[in-house]
Amino acid sequence: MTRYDKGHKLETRQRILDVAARQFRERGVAAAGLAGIMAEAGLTNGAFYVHFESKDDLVAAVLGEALARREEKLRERAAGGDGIKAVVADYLSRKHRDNPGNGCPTAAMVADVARQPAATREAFTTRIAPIIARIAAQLPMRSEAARHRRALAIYALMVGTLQLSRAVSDDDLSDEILDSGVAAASALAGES
Amino acid sequence: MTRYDKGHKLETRQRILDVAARQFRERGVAAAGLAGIMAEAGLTNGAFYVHFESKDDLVAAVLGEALARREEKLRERAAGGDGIKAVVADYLSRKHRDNPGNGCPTAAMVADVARQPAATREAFTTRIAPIIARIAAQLPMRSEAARHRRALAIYALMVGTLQLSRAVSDDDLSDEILDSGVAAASALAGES
DNA sequence: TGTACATCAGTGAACGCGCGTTCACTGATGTAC
DNA sequence: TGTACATCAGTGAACGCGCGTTCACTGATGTAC
Repeated sequence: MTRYDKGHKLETRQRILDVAARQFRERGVAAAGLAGIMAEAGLTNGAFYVHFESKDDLVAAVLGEALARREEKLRERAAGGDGIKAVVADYLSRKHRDNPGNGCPTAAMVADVARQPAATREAFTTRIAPIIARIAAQLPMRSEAARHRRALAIYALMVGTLQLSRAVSDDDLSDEILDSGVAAASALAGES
Repeated sequence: MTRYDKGHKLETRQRILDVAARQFRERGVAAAGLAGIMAEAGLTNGAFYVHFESKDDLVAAVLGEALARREEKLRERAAGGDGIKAVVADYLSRKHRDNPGNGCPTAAMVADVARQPAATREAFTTRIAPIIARIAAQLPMRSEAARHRRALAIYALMVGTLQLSRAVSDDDLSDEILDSGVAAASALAGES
């Protein structure tokens, strides 16, 4: 192993994080095992504890990382001139629905988060705040409090809509759910 | 055992269903084990297969039952004159947030459902249809299609809001999320 | 009314398996002299 | 330049445990004669 390569350990850690982030979102936190994650990262069981203290620690790290990436994406899109409608259209797209593995961690894991230890729930809470703030910044309401409140609801609507569209077995209904979410988000994003 | 008591087997089955429904909602489907469920129902491991074919079968049965009960409740409330606002206020209440074990199965299990076999997802799809229809019936839009579309969005908003409020670690933020959901649902339930 | 047999919900031990975690060890590298 | 030692990311076997599922068996009941 090229141990002293500068950053080698960090790269390995990142590889584990990336694999875990995908498996947690696809299979759920409880159903994704450490042995499977490590194997897919090209490592054996024992190496896990060189990088993380426990599975709970990994879950918290994955949530923090994945949410930070989502927020960064939102920042870039806002800088590029994309408004709330483009963001919603992307979030409630067929592509996002059909690819949970690299999609929104909140939609895939929020119920798991509610059952995690306090540290993980705190990491989640900290990381969604800037995402909510990015949505709020796109809204037309005059008071900041009103924008914040409405942003929370739009985020919850997006998360719930994506999850429902993934759960139903009827393709037409699933599409219909996405469309209804887009229309409702648009209504909520208007002046009120 | 008083075997031939009429309905004894059905009562036992119901007891297993009730325990499983609570554990699945509290711990998640993957984390709730059959041995624990059977023990809490006052039975041993082996008796499980007298009542269900497999854990997947139990999951489908629990979803069907629990959603049917929710729909029945909605029917009773509509008959009693409760409108959409009362239903939303109840759904997005602190009490519901703090008691997932006997709360909405969709909010607790929707991400698990998306990962279940086709039969379970079909059971889910079939059972949420009348719930959506009950919400739609309370809406003021003129066309049935418009009411249906809006009902889907309101349901998704309620589900997403409840989940978010359960996941965050900050009590004030959690309350704020519930309030924002109530306000947004009210906005979506108006004429548009 | 009394005996022999069939039914079947439930028991409880066992199956193979994967889980999260631990730990003695490896071996490539860097540092000291 | 060459040797001795320290470092530490990663190996791979093992730990105890709980998982979903199977199965030979129990024992209270109902039915047949």
